[in-house]
Amino acid sequence: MKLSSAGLNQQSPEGAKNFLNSELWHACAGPLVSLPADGSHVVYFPQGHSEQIAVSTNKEVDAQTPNYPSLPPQLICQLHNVTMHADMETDEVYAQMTLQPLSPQEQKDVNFLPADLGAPSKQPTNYFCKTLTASDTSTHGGFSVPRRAAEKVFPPLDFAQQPPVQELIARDLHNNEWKFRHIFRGQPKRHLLTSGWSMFVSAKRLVAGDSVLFIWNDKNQLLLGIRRANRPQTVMPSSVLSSDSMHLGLLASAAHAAATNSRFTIFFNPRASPSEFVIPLAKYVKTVYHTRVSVGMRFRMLFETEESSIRRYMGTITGISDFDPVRWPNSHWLSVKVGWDESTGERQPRVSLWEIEPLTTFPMYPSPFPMRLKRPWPPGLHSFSGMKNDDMGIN
Amino acid sequence: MKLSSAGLNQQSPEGAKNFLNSELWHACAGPLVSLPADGSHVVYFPQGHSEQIAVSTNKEVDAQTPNYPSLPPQLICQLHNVTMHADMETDEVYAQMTLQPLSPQEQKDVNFLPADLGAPSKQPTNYFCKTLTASDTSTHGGFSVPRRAAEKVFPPLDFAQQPPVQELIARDLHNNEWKFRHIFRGQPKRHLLTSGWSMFVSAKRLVAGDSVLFIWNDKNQLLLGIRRANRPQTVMPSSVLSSDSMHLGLLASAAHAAATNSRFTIFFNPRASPSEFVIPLAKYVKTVYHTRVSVGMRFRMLFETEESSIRRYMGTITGISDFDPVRWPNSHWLSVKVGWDESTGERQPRVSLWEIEPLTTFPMYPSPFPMRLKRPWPPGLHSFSGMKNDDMGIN
DNA sequence: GTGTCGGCCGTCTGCCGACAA
DNA sequence: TTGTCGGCAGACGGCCGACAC
Repeated sequence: MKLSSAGLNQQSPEGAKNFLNSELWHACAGPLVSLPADGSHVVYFPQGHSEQIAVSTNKEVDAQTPNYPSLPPQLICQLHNVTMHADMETDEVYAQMTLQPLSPQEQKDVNFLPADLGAPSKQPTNYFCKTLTASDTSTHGGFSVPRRAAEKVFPPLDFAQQPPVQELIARDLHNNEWKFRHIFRGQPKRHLLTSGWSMFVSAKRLVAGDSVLFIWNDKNQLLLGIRRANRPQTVMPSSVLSSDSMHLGLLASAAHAAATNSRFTIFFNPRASPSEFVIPLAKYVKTVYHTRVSVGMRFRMLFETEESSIRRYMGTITGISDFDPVRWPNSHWLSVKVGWDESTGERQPRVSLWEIEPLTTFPMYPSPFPMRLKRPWPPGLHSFSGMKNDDMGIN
Repeated sequence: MKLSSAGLNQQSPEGAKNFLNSELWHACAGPLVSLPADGSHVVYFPQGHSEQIAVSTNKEVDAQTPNYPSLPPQLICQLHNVTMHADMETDEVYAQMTLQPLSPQEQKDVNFLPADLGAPSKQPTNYFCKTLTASDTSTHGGFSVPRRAAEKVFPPLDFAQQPPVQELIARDLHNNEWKFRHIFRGQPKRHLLTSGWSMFVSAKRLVAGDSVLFIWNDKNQLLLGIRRANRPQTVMPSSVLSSDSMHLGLLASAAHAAATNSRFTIFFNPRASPSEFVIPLAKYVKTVYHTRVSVGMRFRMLFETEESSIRRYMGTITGISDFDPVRWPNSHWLSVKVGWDESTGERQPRVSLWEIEPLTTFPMYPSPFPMRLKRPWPPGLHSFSGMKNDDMGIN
């Protein structure tokens, strides 16, 4: 897997000379984001890709957009050349993936490894993430470091000095160096970053509510990333191509690649996209074909908290049906309607099978609401796309 | 023609509530840019659109990109809903156009008006444009206003005061208000903008080499625009959609619209695009079918100077052939190879017929290298796209 | 334990005419 | 005519502990 800081030649690998740190990328992307491995088999969902574009351009897909009848709702692909990037202007992390749809013959021959469920996101251990306060971002002062955080990830201070001071050097996603004066002072004593901090805040255009995260990695390097708060008005529509043409472009790219078994390239923005739309094939097969779900079944699902940790929410399956019966019939994308135990009203009403953990207490076979498989392995693409309704007998 | 400042809902007309000033847009776009009128007939060149995308994404079209055999190299369209916009972040001007390809029947019935050659760009008269110096953009001082410029476009000062001072209020492309202290002082006396200027420079992120322009319009309003210097490293590739998919998207959009006679939307960035790719139909027909050009013929062509005025360059036609014989055979786009009298080596080696003024001294009929017309008016789209070589007998 | 503030000093912003190109 | 500079005064940046939650 290649890592690079997005520059001018972001799309040409030979131009990406400076590599960015994988730990930092994952820390900025969040604990739930994992990228499939280079060379592995994945399932690509044009529908999910389309949703990301809709969010990025702030424009829903136009009702007039033509369908691509030849394009199934999911493509089994081999994944080439996953590269991690960060936007030069905003430091927003994203991944570039090159996908190659498998021919029907290749799909039969694919070596299915049940264990290959995608490496879990390797979140670094020695790191902290703090949401910036008004004081942190004001020009009046520096950055107040939470005590536990400083003790965990910063090199220890020499407490023989009065006051204890040191210079910290941290590198961001673009491998730029930032120097901070780290001092332990005040009454009561506290850790502060003073000189150098305001330069960082203004250069990255941070405001109160944004987060910074520091990582102390195995090579004794200090890494520094940012996560901007969800400012709803941040999305800037591109003036390069109309959103309708972008939607069409992704469909045409995928359809062309599927028809010719050639490669196509996509971008995945983990913090913008509502859901991951490139899923490890093994994970997909396991949940779609080897897990039985039914209406009324209880499940749990992982979410990221505001403090960048993980918490589980519980819910109940209330229905199983096509999310978009017109455009994408017989797709497993967001096919599960759910209700949430803690109904803040903000959690999504639909999920995909591979996002949830069903809480099943009854034995695997038989089951009261089984999702039976006619074939243990689908012979080709089209049976893949047409299987759901056949197997579940519902709509 | 609607005018709006690009915001979140740039692509949805109902969200564009604040209208931007047409004079200011044209002043920022430059003296050579003209937009076809709402409702008029135009010729759209996917190839030119593709070039703009290549420039915007800093990525040439991939050799693997499939052709759209059904998409001719030019589409005759009716133009709906031209709107002028300015990028919220950079103030870069661009236009959004909704195009509807004509059916073959409509092409026969089109009411061809030879006079409808597109309104010439209405450059305002009371305006000035100054390239910023190091002193202008330094935090050390204000903005030095050229004397003639101040006298032409600023309201007259009250010279009874010592020193003469007034407050100027100017509005930018987003209709934001900027206040400046305009003072006439120093030894020798000169016009200066002091208070308020540095705020403007930092907000717009202007650097030495960028230009500002002030307009005093008929309604006694002061307007304020910017033109950034051509910084070659400015182009930021989008992380929304791969450039290959963007190229495919524009082709698919145009092809779908042509097949169904439905509307599609494009963006035109006058200062990024190498050439205009939406040409008034009358202008196209006049130059392609009613103008005879031949190798060796002399011509002149308009260019914009660094001072935002117009100058003419002379050249000689050295050849007539397809610019891209594989992808876009039989297209008039950049079909004329030229040599320039003042060969700085920087002027483009190819132009389109409608960009040049042939200097013809011989009578219209006959001519030594005539471009004969088999038909005075093409009956349909396909004869349009296939006509060039037939008529000229060359390749 | 940490967010915000008043106090205080030093740097930089920003207005002025001098001067030269 | 106008770009850059030295001079100067005031604003703001930025470091400190006090204090409260």
